[in-house]
Amino acid sequence: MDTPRRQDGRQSALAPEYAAQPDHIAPDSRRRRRESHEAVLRATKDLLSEVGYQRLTFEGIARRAGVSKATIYRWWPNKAALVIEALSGEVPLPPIHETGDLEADLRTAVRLTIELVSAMPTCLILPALLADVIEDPTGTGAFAELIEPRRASVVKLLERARLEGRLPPDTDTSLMVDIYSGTVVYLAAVNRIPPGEAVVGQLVSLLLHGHLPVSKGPAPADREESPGA
Amino acid sequence: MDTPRRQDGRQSALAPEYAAQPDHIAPDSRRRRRESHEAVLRATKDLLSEVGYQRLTFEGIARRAGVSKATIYRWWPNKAALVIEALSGEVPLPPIHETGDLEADLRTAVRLTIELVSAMPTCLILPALLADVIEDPTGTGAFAELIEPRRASVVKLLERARLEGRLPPDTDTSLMVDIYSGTVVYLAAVNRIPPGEAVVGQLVSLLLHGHLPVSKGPAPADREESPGA
DNA sequence: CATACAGTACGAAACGCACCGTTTCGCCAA
DNA sequence: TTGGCGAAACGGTGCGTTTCGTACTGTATG
Repeated sequence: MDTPRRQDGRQSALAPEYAAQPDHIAPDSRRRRRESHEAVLRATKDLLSEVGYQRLTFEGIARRAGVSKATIYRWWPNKAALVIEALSGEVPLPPIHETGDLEADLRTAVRLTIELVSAMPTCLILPALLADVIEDPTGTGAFAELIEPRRASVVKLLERARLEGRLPPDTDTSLMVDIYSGTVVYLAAVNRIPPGEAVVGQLVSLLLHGHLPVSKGPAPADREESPGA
Repeated sequence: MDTPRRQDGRQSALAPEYAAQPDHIAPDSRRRRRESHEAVLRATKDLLSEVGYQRLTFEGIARRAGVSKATIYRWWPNKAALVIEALSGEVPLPPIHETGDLEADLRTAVRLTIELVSAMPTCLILPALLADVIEDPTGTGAFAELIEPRRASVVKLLERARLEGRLPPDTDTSLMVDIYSGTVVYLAAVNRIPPGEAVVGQLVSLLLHGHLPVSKGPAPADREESPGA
């Protein structure tokens, strides 16, 4: 507009970032896409925490980012894909570095899931996002790209434990992950607040020891009431 | 329209139905609401299975039901409330009649949850519905009315078992319900198909015996692949 | 080395369409 | 008389697409 952006050295500064993106159409298709790309992701993240997923709008993002609506449509097929890209940049989540202590590692995994679920505004975005992805399978791949790495790393961890005899040999490690993931997502959605440390302990206890005691200790404000209430 | 419904005896026939509804404005407020009410619920259910929750629209329902849009807005505050009412009529679900066999009863409970989840078209409606309810707490009450009775009856069942020593005395029975509910909802959403009998067995096995074996037997086409895939 | 020429992403703006949620207006039955 | 009803229209918002002129790019050319 009034402050025309400089154009020297842009190319080299942005190149690596483009390479890290889940190419929607092409890695850095043809030419540059300059800072519009960042502005869109930035606006998406901001608006996501301001108005939530449902009220998030391409038009709103375009306005906020100071970008043409057409530009957004050019690079992202739909809202879900855009949000997933924004989210995956937001939650760095290195692969779990195992301590060898199965219980501690699993606890970490559960915490990471909780962190992912609560990464954004209220924890309500995941059901909405999930619903969108389900409806339009176009985004399924991107969604998988977001959760699958985490999933896989935990399954690997559990599989190793199983093969080493630290878990019963016939354990369904894959379902283990689904159980704590599903529970975490469900509790977060229904209680409108992600589960706390107590639930982490309870889930791990159930999965590893088959024991599901009520949360002992000071009860950190989670699970006071059940979903329906 | 061309086949005007009879109206004799309607009042008495419908009265109990109204009483069972989560009065949005009033049970059978002031005057009658006649068959428009049924037509709307009918159209809602039909369209729900045809186009799913997201593409379900007040205008579409009005068209299909041969009813004025204003009439729908008069009686239901939003889409979620309407869908919840339509759903709760659809899944009769008597309270579980206990057999005394805890394992069998819990198995039944899990199956009922699966049935609820798959009651409608593809199993995708629950995340979308959940997201809507979360966003607009207006419908929270109605939603609770849909799931809470089931939840409560299972908790009661589990509590009885716990007090009778058939479960460890410190068991968190409430979380037990959340765990299988969450897992079922999550698997259904992510796999795009409700879990099958194998998962029922696995969940019950985990919750009651602390044992989570891979599904034995012919493996009825569920859980072949994991969510992310 | 400088200049001209595609090629193409970009912003702005507008398009028709669908649905939103509300309001107005007769009509008709209680 | 009252009030729910269907029909129809309201302004508003977002969709997804298209058109346009501009700005910048990499490459070809003098």
